[in-house]
Amino acid sequence: MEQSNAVKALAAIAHDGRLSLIRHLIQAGPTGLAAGALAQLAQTSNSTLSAQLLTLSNAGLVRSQRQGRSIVYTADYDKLGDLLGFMMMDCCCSSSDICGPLLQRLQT
Amino acid sequence: MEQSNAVKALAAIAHDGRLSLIRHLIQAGPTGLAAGALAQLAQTSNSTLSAQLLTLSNAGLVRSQRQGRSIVYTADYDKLGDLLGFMMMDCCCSSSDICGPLLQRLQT
DNA sequence: TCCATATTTCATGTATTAATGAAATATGGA
DNA sequence: TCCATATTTCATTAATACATGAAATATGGA
Repeated sequence: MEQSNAVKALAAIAHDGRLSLIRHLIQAGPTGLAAGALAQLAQTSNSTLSAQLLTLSNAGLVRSQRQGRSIVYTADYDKLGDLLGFMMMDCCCSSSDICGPLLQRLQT
Repeated sequence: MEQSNAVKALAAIAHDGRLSLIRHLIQAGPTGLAAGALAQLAQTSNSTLSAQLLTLSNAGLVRSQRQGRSIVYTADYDKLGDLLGFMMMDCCCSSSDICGPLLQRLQT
C-alpha cells in the first residue's frame, strides 16, 4: 500500500463514529450488517450513518451489496490487512524498538 | 489505549506531511532530529512544520527537547506501539481472518 | 398499482483544519 | 550588549469535514 492510500484509510478511521462502525463490521464477520442494523448499534441518524459509510467505502475499507430492501455492509479484510501491514512494515517497523516488543505481545 | 486516544493519534498521522515527518523521526532513531533538519527533509516552511509537529506532539506521538539553539524531536516509541497494538488487538484482530495472514506475513 | 420499508442524496449551516508570511521568543557567541 | 540562528506564535484566509432534516430513490408485498 502506498502512503497516499494509507493516509486516506487512516483519515477514514480517525473518527469515533466511523471507527466504531468498522469495529462492528469486523465483529459481524463476512455476513456483514445491514445499514439499519448499524444505525441502531451506533445510535445515529440514517443520513449521518450513510455519510460515514460512504467515507469508509471511498477509502476502500468496506464493501456494500444490496440484499432485498436492505444494503448490507462488510469490512474489507484485505484492505484492512494492507493498512496494518503498511503501518507495521513500511512505516513503523523500520525501528525494531517499536515492533520488536509489539510482535512479542502479538505472538503470545 | 482507549478508542478516543486512538482516534486522536490516527487523526495526527492521517496527513501526508505529518506521516512523512513521523516516518523520518522513526528512521532517525532515539537521537531524533532537530526541527530545522526536519524542515529540510520535508521541504516545507518552518511555520508549517512547527504546526505539524505540534499536532503530532499533542497526540503524544513525538517528544521534544531543547538542545542548545535547536529543538530536537524524537518519535515516542511506546505511544506508537500502543497505537499499533490497539489496531491489531482491540480493533481488527477480533477477526482472525484479518490478523492471521498479517501475523504470518510479519513473522517471515 | 399503491404503500410501507430501507437507504441515499441534497442543501444548509457550522466547525475544524491547513498553509502562509510576518512578528515574537529564546539561545549562544562575538 | 549586540547580533545571527533556530524555532514558535499569531492573524488571516481558504478549504474541508461534519451533522442535520427534508426530499428522493429503490425494493418487495398487498
